[in-house]
Amino acid sequence: MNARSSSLQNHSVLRSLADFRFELRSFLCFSEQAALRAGLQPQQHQLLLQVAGAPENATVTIAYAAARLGLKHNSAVELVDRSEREGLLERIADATDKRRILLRVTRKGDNVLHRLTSEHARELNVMAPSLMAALEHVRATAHFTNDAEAR
Amino acid sequence: MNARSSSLQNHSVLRSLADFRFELRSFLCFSEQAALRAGLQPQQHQLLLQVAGAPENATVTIAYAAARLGLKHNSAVELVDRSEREGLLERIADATDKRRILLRVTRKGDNVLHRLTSEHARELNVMAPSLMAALEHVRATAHFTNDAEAR
DNA sequence: TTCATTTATGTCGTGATACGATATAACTAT
DNA sequence: ATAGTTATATCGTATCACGACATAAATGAA
Repeated sequence: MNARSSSLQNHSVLRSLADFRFELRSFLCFSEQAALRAGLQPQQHQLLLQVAGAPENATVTIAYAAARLGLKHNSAVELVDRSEREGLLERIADATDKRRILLRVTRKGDNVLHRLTSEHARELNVMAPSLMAALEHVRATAHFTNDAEAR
Repeated sequence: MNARSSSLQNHSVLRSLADFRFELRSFLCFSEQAALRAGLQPQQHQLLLQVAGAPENATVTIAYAAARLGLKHNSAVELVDRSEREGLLERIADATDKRRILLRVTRKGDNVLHRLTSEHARELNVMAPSLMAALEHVRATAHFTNDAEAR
């Protein structure tokens, strides 16, 4: 591969990655605005979603929330503090392991979350095609580049 | 639809949405860590990506960057300030419209960006399947819910 | 048992950064 | 000419994620 075609190819990877990130950011913007309109901080929405949307068998602790949100433990503690103060969530002592704190979404939190959830489902039905197309396009443009570099 | 099946369906939407957001967050975490390892703030990486990855015909101004990053204009100004101070980017006066500032990635910025870009392309080849699957699953679970609500 | 280690949560000070409000300069159109 | 609009810039504020540290409970090894 000569320098010219390599440079052209690099730019097409940059472009497809930029477009993908733009699509992603658009979705996240929508989500943040929807949360704020519903009276939640975007991160509070994410916390409620991960707590209420956890699998039946999961132990929903602070550490679980931190892992699902990609946060350090202490950041999760603070997020739970703020959410509990607003009555969206409650801490429940775990009888089997007194170090742990189990999290449960309150009725109030559940109500807000359900409204946000259907709003998100609707919006994703609209945005998913362009999001997936952008992601596919990254893979299409990046594929050969990766192959070449692997040699 | 009775209350029981509706509640079950609600939970499956919650779960698929939670999983999708977790996959998304995982990718974003990877991206942030990669940027930091490369010596950039995550947002600086995004700025470089949008500037360098813009279509040939685009006028890459502060406003353009703000729109692509989902930021207010002033936040973009500050992000450009920080990036310019570190020599990643430069402001170029636009001769045809003296209000505008055109943005250009420096060689230094380009070098960092290219390393990050191939790292991202590789990682996306790994993560894309689960990301797309999670998104598909949201659409699958949310589809009927939306139909029902539309009536 | 006893005591070191690990795990889970909590506290506090700090730093980064996105924003609203406001300002200034340049372009546009009537 | 000038009113209105557009593009960038400045500044004070608030949020929030983090590192460092602290506490309490569980675990494991001697």
